[in-house]
Amino acid sequence: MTELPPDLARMKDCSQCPIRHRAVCARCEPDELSRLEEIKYYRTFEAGQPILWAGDRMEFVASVVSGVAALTQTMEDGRRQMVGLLLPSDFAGRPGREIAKFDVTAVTKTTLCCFRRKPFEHLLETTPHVSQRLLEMALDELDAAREWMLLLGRKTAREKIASLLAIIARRASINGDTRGGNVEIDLPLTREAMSDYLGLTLETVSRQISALKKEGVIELQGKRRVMIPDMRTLMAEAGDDEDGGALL
Amino acid sequence: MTELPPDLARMKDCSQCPIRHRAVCARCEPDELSRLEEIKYYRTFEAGQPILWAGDRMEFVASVVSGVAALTQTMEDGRRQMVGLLLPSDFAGRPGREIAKFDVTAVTKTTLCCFRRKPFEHLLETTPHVSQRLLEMALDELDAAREWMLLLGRKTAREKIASLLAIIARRASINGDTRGGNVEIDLPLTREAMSDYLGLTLETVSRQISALKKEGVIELQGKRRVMIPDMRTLMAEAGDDEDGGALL
DNA sequence: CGATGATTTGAAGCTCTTCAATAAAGGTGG
DNA sequence: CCACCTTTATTGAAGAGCTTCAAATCATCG
Repeated sequence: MTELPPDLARMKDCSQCPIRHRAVCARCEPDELSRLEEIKYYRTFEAGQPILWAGDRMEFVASVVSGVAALTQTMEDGRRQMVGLLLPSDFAGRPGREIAKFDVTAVTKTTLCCFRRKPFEHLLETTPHVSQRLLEMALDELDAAREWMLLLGRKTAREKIASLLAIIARRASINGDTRGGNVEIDLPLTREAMSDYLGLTLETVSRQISALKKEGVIELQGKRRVMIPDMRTLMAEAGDDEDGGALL
Repeated sequence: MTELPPDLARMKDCSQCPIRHRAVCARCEPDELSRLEEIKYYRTFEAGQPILWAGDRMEFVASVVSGVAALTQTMEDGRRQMVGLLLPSDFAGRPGREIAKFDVTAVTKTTLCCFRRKPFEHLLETTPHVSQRLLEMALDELDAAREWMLLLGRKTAREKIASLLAIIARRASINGDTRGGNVEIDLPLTREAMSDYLGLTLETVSRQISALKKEGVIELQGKRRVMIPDMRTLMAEAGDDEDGGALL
């Protein structure tokens, strides 16, 4: 269930943490960090492992340190929709909530920086830097959710795929910048996870990826590595009006 | 553009406000309220009027006092998706953002309690009760957005309609409780607005409403008033596993 | 090398959309 | 108050896009 990688010991010290400046702790002063350090612990989940089921009691909230996790919702008959994709520095869990509302699953091997929920909630009330940062992150997520709603409600299968590739390219491209040509990304998601994200079947996902490949919009190296010769072409296929939502 | 109803003068005093205990000011102490009163002003918009266009400079954030407003996103070719439905006490606008990211439109005649943005942002940093409440509201909206994503991505047209009716019944039914039978609601939305909400065409909305009527799941009195003989039947049609998301 | 899981591809079917026409509801001015 | 016009809603028929079911291919791992 919980295997600590050998190098986690080093990370007791928040100042060495790779997500120190983007996570919920981003704005903390040294003394606030040390209060966080008191209630934190690391957990690692293998790809495919459940982190939390909807209905479970939530003992902790957490920051994703590395890896990718998914928030999903499942209907009685098995239809499934991803409703959150958690990348490093993203926050999981809702302060003030006892019972989880969504399933959380490790998509790739994932390490979480967990905070015991009750002490964290107390901390929210006493250290404004944490609650301010959490508000900011919640509003960012809300924006992302609204873009996602446009995708789910109005985009074609092809546009959905192009949008997802663009989103992943922007957040997780191998060389950070997504401006020029030759962006390369490692898809952290299986075809099935992509279909859960996009509200499609995995067959449709596969067909549309094949179509984009055939037309030269993307190139594949293996099933999971995607090369994007021209980001602008991909963005056009995504149907977004702006240059990638880079506006503030 | 902005006509003040005759009774707005009375509402200078926040303590008389109908949304006093649910809006962003819910947790404020009297002294905090008076700080809000200094930066607030009311504006009223007629049904159909734009409140803000995406790309506009945001001069204010606001609470919806009465009426219904919609957040929408539009693609170049005109495809449109609603991404937020703002009912009384809901908050509009994002502190920290200069430029609006979504269109905001009055669906019915709507009165807003506006706060000049810059002073409001300052207030957020200095009065924890406002920022705590705003965080709570943002997290609630995020939950709602995630339910909405399941609807958009995975539900059938029929389930979408039933879900929307159930959502409106829960939040705006004429007699507050949605337990027993004979819940009655006034649809604040046109068929077109419903289609924008649901990611459908307005024809499909109309057909599915007709179908639900024919099968006795709902009854219509005029086009806009809906009677729900048995809430449980409607919930079952909505495809939700729980009894209406009443869980915390 | 066989086995398991992931992915691709094919063919048929169904849901929802599109285009078109009709009907009902609201609003306005005579 | 009613004829007229505009907006909103309903209904029909044909077609497109995505899903479903099925089978084949590829990849990975013991």
